[in-house]
Amino acid sequence: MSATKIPSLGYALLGLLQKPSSGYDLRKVFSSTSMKTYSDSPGAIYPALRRLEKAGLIRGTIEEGSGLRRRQIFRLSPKGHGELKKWIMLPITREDLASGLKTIMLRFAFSEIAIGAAASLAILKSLEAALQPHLQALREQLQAMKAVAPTSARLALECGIRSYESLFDWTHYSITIYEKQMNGGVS
Amino acid sequence: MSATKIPSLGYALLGLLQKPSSGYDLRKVFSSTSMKTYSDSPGAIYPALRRLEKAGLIRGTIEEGSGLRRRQIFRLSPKGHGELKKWIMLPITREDLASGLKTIMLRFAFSEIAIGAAASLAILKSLEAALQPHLQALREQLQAMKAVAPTSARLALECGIRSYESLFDWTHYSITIYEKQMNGGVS
DNA sequence: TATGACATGTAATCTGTTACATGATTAG
DNA sequence: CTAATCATGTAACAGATTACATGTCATA
Repeated sequence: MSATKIPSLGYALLGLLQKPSSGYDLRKVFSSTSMKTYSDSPGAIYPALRRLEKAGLIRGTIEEGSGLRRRQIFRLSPKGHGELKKWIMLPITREDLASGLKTIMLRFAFSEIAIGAAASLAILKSLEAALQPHLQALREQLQAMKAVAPTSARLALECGIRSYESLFDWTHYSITIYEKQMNGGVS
Repeated sequence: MSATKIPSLGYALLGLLQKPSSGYDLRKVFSSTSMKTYSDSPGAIYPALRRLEKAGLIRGTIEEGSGLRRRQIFRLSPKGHGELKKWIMLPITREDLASGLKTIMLRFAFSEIAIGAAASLAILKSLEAALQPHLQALREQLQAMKAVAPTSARLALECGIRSYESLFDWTHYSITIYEKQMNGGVS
């Protein structure tokens, strides 16, 4: 019954909790990086942490350090670590692509620490495979639109296409880096 | 008191309703294009339409065409058109950028029909201005991260940077197109 | 006349946003 | 001692997802 669906904020928290942190620490990470998109408001984070704890994915322990303020440090449980790994290793589908890169990039960013470089490489290859038909479809949409739509709508679509093309390039660049690193036999 | 906040799905609907449509038509547009991200589920769209109607931004009229099925066609009211224009012309801030390009691109895509080519050009220039400090900040984040973070996290950030760079290029490309078009004096 | 696509909706549930509340600790 | 910051929360509300419900029309 690990089938309790976890929203993306939950996974973001699980990923960050690979390094034990308090709710406050997590909020700071969110608000100081480009992870702001996952909400840095206490009204989202604290309830989410409690849900994860109830689901047995994390454990919170109150820090007893002498003169410190009350601070609850959360850690991943083995189950939580398993859930995180499962999520990271999901194959990348075209729906994933259509609903934005945020989630994909989050999974990739966490992959190396959570599992290892081989998993990161696998994500890149899965992404590369999903990208080709997606780009194809977008280009066809552009052709179909060309006669009908106003310039701005057409350009907006072109922007999307360019951004996926740049993603495609990045994928190759990153694959190269990982393959070098692994042939070099580092770690 | 037009201060009722409208969620992005609401604006997407307003923009599409520049061409009168039924709820079902709108759903089809959502599910057949890259606008899926704004939810194509009836449980989101129909309540949203009712909210917009209650706010006086759209008007629904039941189509009386002879043998047709019941179909309610929605149209923008003058107030709705004004609200749409106001939203499109908002200056683009760095927060807009940080929370994703979806909204920005939606505004741009609608701009030409809702207001005109001059408005589209204005958005592009506003976007260009917002992009430069944003890119700067991301590059600094990358430098700061270089020593500390694992390869995958660093590459994920690089991916973001590349995508904003490609957006920057697209901005120039699009500005050129609009300037040519307007000098050429095409309506 | 039964099936499937058209067209519209509702109800339960979950999550996030907003705004406020609480108390402990440190700096001036 | 007072203000600011640290650290954690709560309550009210809006909105989305999911899954189901309803009825119409065309076609086989």
